[in-house]
Amino acid sequence: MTVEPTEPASPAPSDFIRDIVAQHVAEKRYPKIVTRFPPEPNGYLHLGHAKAICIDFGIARENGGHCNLRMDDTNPAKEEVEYVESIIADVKWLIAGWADHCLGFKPRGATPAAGVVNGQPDFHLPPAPVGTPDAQVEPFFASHYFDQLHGYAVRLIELGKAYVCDLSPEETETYRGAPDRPGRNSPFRDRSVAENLDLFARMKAGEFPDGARSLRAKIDMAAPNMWLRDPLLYRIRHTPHHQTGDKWCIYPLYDYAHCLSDYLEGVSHSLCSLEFTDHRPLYDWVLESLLLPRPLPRQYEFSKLIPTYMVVSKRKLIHLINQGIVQDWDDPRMPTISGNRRRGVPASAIRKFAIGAGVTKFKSVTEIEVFEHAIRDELNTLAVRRLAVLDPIKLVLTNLAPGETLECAAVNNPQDEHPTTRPVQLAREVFIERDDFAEVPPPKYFRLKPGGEVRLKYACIIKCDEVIKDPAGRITEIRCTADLSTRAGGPNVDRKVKGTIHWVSASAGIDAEVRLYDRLFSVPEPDADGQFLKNVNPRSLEVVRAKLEPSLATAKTGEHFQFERLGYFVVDAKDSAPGRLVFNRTISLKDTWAKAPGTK
RNA sequence: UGCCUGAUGGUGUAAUGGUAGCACAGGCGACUUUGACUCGCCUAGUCGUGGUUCGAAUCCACGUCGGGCAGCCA
Repeated sequence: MTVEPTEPASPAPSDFIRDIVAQHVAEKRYPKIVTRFPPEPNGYLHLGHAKAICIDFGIARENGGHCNLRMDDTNPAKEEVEYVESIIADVKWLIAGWADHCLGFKPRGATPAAGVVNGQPDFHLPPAPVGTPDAQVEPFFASHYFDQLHGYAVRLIELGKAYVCDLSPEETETYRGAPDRPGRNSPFRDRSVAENLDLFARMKAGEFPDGARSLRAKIDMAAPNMWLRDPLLYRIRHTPHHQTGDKWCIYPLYDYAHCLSDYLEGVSHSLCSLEFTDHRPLYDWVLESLLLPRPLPRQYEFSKLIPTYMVVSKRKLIHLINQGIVQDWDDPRMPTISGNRRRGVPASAIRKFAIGAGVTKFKSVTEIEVFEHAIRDELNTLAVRRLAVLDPIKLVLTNLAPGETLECAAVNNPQDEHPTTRPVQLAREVFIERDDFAEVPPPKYFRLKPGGEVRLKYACIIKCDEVIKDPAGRITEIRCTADLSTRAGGPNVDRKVKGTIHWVSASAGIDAEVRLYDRLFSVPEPDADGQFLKNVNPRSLEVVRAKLEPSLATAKTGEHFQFERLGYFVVDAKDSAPGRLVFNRTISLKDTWAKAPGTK
């Protein structure tokens, strides 16, 4: 087994699919373990896809195989190039440093090559070698196999296993019967091979309008499995395709295209979610009917990842965008990969969450707390600490002279094996968090109160002498005395006080917009009643003007910060600019105080 | 009254005939220049009834309950 050095601690997962793969490896059933991740480019990838990606790529990397990224683009009416591009970017980002060496891309423009295997004609399209320059490769596309797929359809007709049907969509539905009632044979079921060939050629030539005819598999209209009741293989759609342009007006359906795409690419294990279980007999029927010479891929199903407090169906996500509830697919509140990236969630946290959810066939919901824990856990290691005040209130140290500054050493990340420090300047006037002062403190309040003491983090202990208010009674200034003997290196540095609070120099601190994101929905299962829009959290975004320590002026996109005692933050990749900084809160720190009775 | 599929603490998941474990959540405590992190302790589970067996979460039977399937979507 190959273990990626970037994640040495992750134990090798074990589950029913990996057990099957291990057995196939042991019996050398396939020349190589090949999986595939086959999204339809009709929306952005989300956390549900992340689980599939982790399984598909995970199993490939554990077995020295690869995983093909394939666009399942057989329905031109719903698909767009924008989605193709976002999918590529999101997959690359999610697997970077973990399984990028297993990412299967094909040579740009390549289509399955004809060959002969075991004396039989065959087509095969392996991936380009790892490390081929980006400009020379591209994902796999089902649409790049349309010629081969068409050829296989002709063969099916010749074998008497497919026929052209003239029934309308409505009639087809009626003829299909119901789950507990057998269907009826189409009156066109027994056409001759010659007539089917002719009609199929004319379908391809564009002689018939959309829906006028279809190509159907000849299986069994009385099958208890609905998907075996002569399912459609091809439908007529006079619609241009984002990859093939105007070349085709007949397009294959998923059940026909998917299994053959797997075969053409040499996929060994085709892993998908539970709703395709009923389709598996059809997947096998198509491949077995064609008498193909190479080992056939097999499909295995697992349950989807459904986190609480989210909706993940593309339809619902599009609705959130169209209703203006979120800005776009990459809004930091979206469960999309790109939304999570923009929010500051590291790819490693998404992987940890997705892998930790496990692989079973039990339909489950995973509590969002598991995801949040994974995010905090990763960020605790990755993020450098900085001081920032989100809701500033002025605090004056009356025993410091105006203009006087005292340099303090602030730790960058206490989790590092050898933590480094940076200087921060304590001044007579600083900002502290409004929450960190209480004129009438609740029980067990450790922070600043009249006559009380706290430590200013990395600086010294201060004592509150006076509270200044405006005529309306609102606190405008807190006046304190600093005990300089408690600074680092001072004689009383070890003096303990219960509370430590963060601060930013009033004169040196910089301004920034900070976007405080929270869960998009306020209930665990937003769409339980089909009314997810009603369950949107009205406070999923709060924008504040914050004061930051000066070193943050050069913060770069992609850097993770912990604003001490507050949470984890990143520079917003879209709206931030030098001098006009915008930070996104990825997630708050755990706050056991907030849960204490009598607070907030 | 069809077919497929499943059921282990609140949630997710392990144990593949031999001590029901782990994680998250929750509770209590320790530590703390982050009420964070970390550490310790605690709460809490095999859907039911039979059967096989020295021994069953695991194998068998019958139930119960849940999820999926009738797109020319994927």
